[in-house]
Amino acid sequence: QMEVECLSLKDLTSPRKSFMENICTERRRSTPLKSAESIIPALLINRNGVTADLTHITPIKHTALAEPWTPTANLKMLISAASPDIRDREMKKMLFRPIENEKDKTPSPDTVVENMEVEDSCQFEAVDEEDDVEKKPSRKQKSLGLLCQKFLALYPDYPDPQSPIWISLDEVATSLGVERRRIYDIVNVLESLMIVGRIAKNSYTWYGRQRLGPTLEELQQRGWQQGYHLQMEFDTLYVPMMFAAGVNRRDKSLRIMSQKFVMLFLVSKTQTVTLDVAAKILIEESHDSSSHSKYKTKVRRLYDIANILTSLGLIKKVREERGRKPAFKWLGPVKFNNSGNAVSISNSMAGQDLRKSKLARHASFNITPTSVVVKRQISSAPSSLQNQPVDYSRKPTNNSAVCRLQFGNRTDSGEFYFFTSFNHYKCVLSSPGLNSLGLLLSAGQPPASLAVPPSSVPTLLPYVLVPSAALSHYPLMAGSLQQQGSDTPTNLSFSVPAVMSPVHFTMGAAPYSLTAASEISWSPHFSILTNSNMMQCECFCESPDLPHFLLPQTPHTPKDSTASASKAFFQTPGTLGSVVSSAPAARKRGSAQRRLDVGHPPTS
DNA sequence: CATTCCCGCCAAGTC
DNA sequence: GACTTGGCGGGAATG
Repeated sequence: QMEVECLSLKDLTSPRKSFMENICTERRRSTPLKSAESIIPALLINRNGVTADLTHITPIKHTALAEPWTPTANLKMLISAASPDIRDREMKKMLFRPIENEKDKTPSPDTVVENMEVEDSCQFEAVDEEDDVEKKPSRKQKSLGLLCQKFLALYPDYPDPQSPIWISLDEVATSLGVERRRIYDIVNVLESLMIVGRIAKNSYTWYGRQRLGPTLEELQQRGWQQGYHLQMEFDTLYVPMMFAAGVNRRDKSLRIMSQKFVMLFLVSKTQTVTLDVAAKILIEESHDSSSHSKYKTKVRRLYDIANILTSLGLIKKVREERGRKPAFKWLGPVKFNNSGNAVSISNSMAGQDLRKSKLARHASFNITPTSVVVKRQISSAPSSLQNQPVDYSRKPTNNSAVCRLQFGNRTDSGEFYFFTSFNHYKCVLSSPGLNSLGLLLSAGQPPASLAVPPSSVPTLLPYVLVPSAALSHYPLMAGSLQQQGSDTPTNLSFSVPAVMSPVHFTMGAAPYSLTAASEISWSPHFSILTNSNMMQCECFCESPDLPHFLLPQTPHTPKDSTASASKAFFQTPGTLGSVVSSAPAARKRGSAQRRLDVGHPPTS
């Protein structure tokens, strides 16, 4: 029967008609599959075969091997079982709107019955719209967002982590009746949020919303690292992002864009982002300095992403009062607990009961030589550079251990060695002449050993080394080193994650020893030292447990840059959950664990 | 006309 | 070298 259908399908297939249409049409004609079993798609059946064949061979392109089941019926069934909200509303409206191409509107009695049974979705159509007999799919019905909803409807929001769901892009494409190209778009943004994960060519794993919270938190932190919040607040302030600048060329992918877009929301004070701003920021980042056509393209892509995010219920479109610019508002969670789970994912806006959290949140330090100004506030508005007594009395009350540091003065380039007793942290250096520096601390495991002699840096000891040589790889940074005269801290930002402990990226799996971490809270004592003249900063925190958070090192001379360049230990995050080394050779793509080697500790 | 954004060409990337 | 991915922008649909 399958073959018969396929054959007749061929006949029917006019180039313009979508697979879905054909199927719908055809289904009505041919003998329908009556039993529920028959309707259940193979998709459902081979779900659990994750381990089975990763070498799955992609079916040849559009071989006429269309699946016998009805996509719509399939969808409908799944949807009813799958996640709730938006779906019902939007879905019913148009999702299952079969497209009629049939001229013979004289249904035989049993055809009617079939329609009722199998494709009663047809009914929506008939009811909703009055007189559309001869209509083509209409643009809206083919939107990425809608398509994404269909996609989502195929799988559970919170699948059992124990039994991963394997996805074949082919099957999805076929099942949804669209060309592959479209699936790529969707999958890319889904991947950027870890709703799916790439396994191999054509195969993905479905995580659903299981990891969404942790992922969003990660993105939020990265957003801060990148200073996105600053950029958004003062859109006049030109804040080029070093970090993203052309390190790896795949930075333009929809996946990355999507992440950045999301970061903007998560970091935005108002949680609203206009496409205009987003596009500009994103353009700024791609160091391939191109012009206006880039903007147009960027916006197009943002629309694509926005549509998908909308269908995920993460954002909604709003009109910005000023100037009527298209804008989107974040609907998802913005507060997370420190293990990365959204604080009440389902209704994020609600509880902000984070008071108990002992971890710091987003403090902002301003550091002038040998003095520290601590400001505890969420929105780290650039604070005055004057000294204030460090206020140790108040414990930071928020949950993500983030702090931003800014040197008050310009400094020269130099080397920074950071040692922490945590087992990992991230570090952000910002500003041109290294005159400012930001740290993002993630609570890790309790200190193993402290006061390590420079020469014998344990490999496992988390640290970051930022040799000036490495910095010069970054055009912007290098450039800014020249302008010695300028007073204005330009706030270039550039981030260097420390050794990310693998656990850190095993999202969800309760990696850090949270207990310990929250006990110590984040209260390290650290100091920062550059090699050259200037600046030496200190910051103390109250934790008695962590006497040395950071040890200044004997610096190299900034001059002999080339020598140290090669052994520069340097990492930048690529896509989420990955660490991409700047060494091109180390790049790798598509592995399940996108993780690259950790740099070697420098030998003194 | 402006805003959205689908479509599908075709060039990179992979295997 | 075939096949998979996905950048990209024309131009159609929609507002």
